[in-house]
Amino acid sequence: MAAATIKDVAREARVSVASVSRALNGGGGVTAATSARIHAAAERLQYIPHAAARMLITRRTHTVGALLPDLYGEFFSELIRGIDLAARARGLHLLVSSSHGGATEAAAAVRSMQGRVDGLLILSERVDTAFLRANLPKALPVVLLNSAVSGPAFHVINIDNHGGAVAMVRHLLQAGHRSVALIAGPPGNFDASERERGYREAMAKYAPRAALTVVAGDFTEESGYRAGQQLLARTKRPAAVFAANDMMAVGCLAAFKDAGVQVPEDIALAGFDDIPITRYVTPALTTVRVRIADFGRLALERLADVVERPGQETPSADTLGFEIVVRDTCGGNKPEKNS
Amino acid sequence: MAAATIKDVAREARVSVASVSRALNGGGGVTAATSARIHAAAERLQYIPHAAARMLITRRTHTVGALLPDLYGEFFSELIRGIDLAARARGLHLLVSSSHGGATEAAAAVRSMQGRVDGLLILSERVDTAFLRANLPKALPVVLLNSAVSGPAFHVINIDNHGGAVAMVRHLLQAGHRSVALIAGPPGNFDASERERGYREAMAKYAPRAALTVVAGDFTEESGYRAGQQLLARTKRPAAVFAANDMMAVGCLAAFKDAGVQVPEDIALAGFDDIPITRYVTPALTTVRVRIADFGRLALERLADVVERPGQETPSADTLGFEIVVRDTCGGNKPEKNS
DNA sequence: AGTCCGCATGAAAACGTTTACGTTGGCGCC
DNA sequence: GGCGCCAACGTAAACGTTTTCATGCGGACT
Repeated sequence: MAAATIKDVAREARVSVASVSRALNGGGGVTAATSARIHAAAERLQYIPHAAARMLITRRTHTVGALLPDLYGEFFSELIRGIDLAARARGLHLLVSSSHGGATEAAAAVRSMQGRVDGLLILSERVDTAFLRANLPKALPVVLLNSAVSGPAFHVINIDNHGGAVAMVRHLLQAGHRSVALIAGPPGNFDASERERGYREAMAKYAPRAALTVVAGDFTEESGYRAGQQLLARTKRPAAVFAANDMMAVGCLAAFKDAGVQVPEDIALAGFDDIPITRYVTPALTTVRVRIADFGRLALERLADVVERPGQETPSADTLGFEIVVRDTCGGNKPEKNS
Repeated sequence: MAAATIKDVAREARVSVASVSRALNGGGGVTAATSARIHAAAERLQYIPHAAARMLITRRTHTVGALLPDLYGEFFSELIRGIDLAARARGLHLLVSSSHGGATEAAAAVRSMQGRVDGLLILSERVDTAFLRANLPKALPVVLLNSAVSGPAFHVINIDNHGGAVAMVRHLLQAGHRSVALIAGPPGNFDASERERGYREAMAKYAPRAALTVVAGDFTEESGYRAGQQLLARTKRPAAVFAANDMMAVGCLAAFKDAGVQVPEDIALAGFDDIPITRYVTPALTTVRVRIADFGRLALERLADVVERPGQETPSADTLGFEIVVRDTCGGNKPEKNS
């Protein structure tokens, strides 16, 4: 037996399909008696409305899509967790789609989500204003995460990369470290460049005569390890190292350990993100905490708002707060807050 | 302007909608010339077929759903990553739904996925045969992950909990440790009980006179920490500890460290799962590796197979292989393999 | 040269809903 | 007691596809 349709319920309850729809969807216009009869019939037949049919006529899918670059690593798993939590709280389904290498692939992903979602959460480096205009039906609500796109055209939610970097560098300097080196993120990456900007700004402000040291990295643990080796090879070792993300800091820590360099006695170290791993390495890593799950939750809630009253509100750009969490890889002890 | 429909394309190309459908879906029966004209028109109008309409008539959604208990922790993030990878490779969309506390909630989740998915991946303790029969339209393909449900009614893919536990306990014993204690998982949990069964069996076989020591845990880090304390408080400390999962092993390690007990010199330790964190704790954790991402990939591929030819194949029960990965928390050095 | 066949194309039904609109009936009011 | 009104309910259109079936046409075969 195929799944029961609304017609079956109507026949069973001896009413028309319209009444069934009304009774089940709550909008009045049905006697309590008939409504009860209809509900009973629906129950008996195990009736479940066909989602596709409803989408077609309603133009609402009750689903949001999330376009992510990759699902690897704790950052994204936390992010998606936050999104999922908020989505369920709102009664929305979540369609995920990850790993969009090139722009072509991303475009295909966007297109294939067409009509399956009420809105889109996008976190991707490849995506700029031009891309969005070209591939998005402009009616589709979108919220951009951590995106360089700033114009008033789209909703954007960013991590406070700049502020976090400034605060961390300042913290390291105030803890007594003379010089701070940066392990940078991948060139072209928005978060990476913002963090580097923060580093440079903080150095200029709080340690104007100290030398700037920047070694390359790409957010991976391996690149952090290599960067650590490079830093040790220098004639003048920095007193402290600020890695643009935690994974690189972890790699760097391993390089120091392998070289017999003590952290934090010989050299201080700090990261960015506060992924769970930071608590488990020894010594535990000082880092900039961004509440990743909250980040996802916030993004979804903004998107849901936009979906509910379309086009009303003017695009907003929010920035998420951060916290400096002091653990064991740096000298100081002074926790600092900012939101 | 609303999104272009197939009718718009038909008008633009001066053909009927039927021809447009044929040309775009490849089914043949269209002249090369008209097909080109249609494609050109579609391109010009930025035509994207409406997913819901297509689902309605086709009864295929090209989407699979994943029901997970929670998205927290590295196990699930790896799992979902594997699923997503395989789904994209197959051209399928992925609808995730997590955290189904009670059976009622799980039932609601299943029902709400009705008609939005072609098949379901389910990983949940609450779900047993009766539940499935009651809430699933029996036409819907399902693959159960790590489920106690064994009957020939459903497809099941399991981690080799039992085999992994046996191998690890054997390894610890053969490395020279006289006694092995177990930190158990939550009562009622399938994985936990299978691992415990493996522990008991291996102890009976390879160390028949050694005492069995089992302390309670619930798979969380905190419970591992408490279990570690309990073990140290005993008059007879075990020579080695086998935690039923990695997070508890990590917690236990912290308890030992806080008590000044050296690992592995004073006591050996091993976990289960091989989540990424195990590599970063010091000393690095010996554990049973299950390739979680592969687990997800495998599950999705089996589901996709079932979806493609419905009802044909008889339900299968697969078991995923494992590896003992020897790191620094146990004495021995002998890597061991099994698949 | 007439018939038939195959192929490109079009018309229309179907999928399962929601919803605008029309119809019925009962009831109050004058 | 007739008139109109409102609430309850039914009818049918619409959403955008795919697919079956009918139609026409040209060419090959007899």
